[in-house]
Amino acid sequence: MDGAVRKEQICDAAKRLFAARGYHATSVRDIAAQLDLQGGSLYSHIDAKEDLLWALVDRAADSFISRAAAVAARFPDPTERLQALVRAHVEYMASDLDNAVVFHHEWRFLAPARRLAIAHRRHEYEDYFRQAIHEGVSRDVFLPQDERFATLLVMSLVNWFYQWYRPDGPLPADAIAGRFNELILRALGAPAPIGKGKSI
Amino acid sequence: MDGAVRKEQICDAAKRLFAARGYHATSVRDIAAQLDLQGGSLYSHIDAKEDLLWALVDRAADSFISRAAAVAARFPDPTERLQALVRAHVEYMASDLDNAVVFHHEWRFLAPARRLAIAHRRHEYEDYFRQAIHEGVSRDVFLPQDERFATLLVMSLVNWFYQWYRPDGPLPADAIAGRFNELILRALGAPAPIGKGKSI
DNA sequence: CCTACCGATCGGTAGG
DNA sequence: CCTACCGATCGGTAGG
Repeated sequence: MDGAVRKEQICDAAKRLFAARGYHATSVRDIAAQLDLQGGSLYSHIDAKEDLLWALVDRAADSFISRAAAVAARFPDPTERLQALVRAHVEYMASDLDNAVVFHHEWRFLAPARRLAIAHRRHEYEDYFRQAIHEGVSRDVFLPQDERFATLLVMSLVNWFYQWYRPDGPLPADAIAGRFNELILRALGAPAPIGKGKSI
Repeated sequence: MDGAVRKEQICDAAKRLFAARGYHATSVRDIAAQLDLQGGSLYSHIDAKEDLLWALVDRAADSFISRAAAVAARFPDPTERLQALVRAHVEYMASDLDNAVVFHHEWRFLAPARRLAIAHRRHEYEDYFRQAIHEGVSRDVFLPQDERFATLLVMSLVNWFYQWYRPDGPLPADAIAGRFNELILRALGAPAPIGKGKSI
């Protein structure tokens, strides 16, 4: 079996356990047991337990940012861009909920340098939302009473998603994103996209 | 020194450390050290480390629910009630941010029976918000496209608060609650409370 | 409330 | 990848 494949299996097991129990309540032996290995055997594939957490958090940050960058490049219109950002966020979270949970809950257990790097990436990611909202305000398509709180509303809505979303729930992720966008556009004082046909 | 006082000091130390590092990354010796005690000495005041977590989470749940009950009793009008619920939530979180952080981040490390009890209390608490919104919809003062998502928006906004709020930030908690309420009423399709003077 | 300790488990390593 | 182990630390207890 390929070494890279094995490493991916280890990351997957760590992801499940970190999401379910948290980083500190998961031992390397717990992770190894998921692959029918002894605890020490993991260390032919990894250097430290924290590297597994880093791999997961780093990957989530990459996914969020690269999707946002693609959306920003594709949609010049602020309304369409904001809606697509929300949709991309929700759909990524839904597609890899465990990774999203680890990203939001466990990143603070990274060593300081890595924690700082994630804080910066998180800020960079939020900038895509801030920027879309700011442009909408500049063009008078969004009329929030407070631009900063408008951004906070959007981030609260999409970030809290992982707390209640269940894959076997009644609504698929894209329908949830649609509902989110209706609420967001209303809160922003934008015309609701009723009768516009399928939204982005 | 009174035993109850000492126990409160232990809870306070646990609260700070659980909020900063998380439950599993905090040892009983860490807590004891905050009070210049030896690790074992804590056990003249407590029976188990988990009891400290329970005390904090239980107290937060009580605070949320008792404040919501008082608000519900005081404000029959759904709009006023919803605004007051938001305000009470934000002000409690701001007044004891560490406890709010422990409540949201660490409750899942409780043993199953206690975890279940908290899940029920959480649901009971959200019912105050759901009910206020439902009554507003019944009376046509709220016109959301989806009542369930309207509630989700409110809960997302107020629950995510602890993630970014800093006591030394530019806005006091009651001003933040005011901004939240403006956004919420807009998202609900209610008339914005502009020119109504001080809101609740 | 301290000293001294319990058995269990932790992340990680050596040697094969 | 396993066996066997390292020192450190965990939550908790006994006895004073």
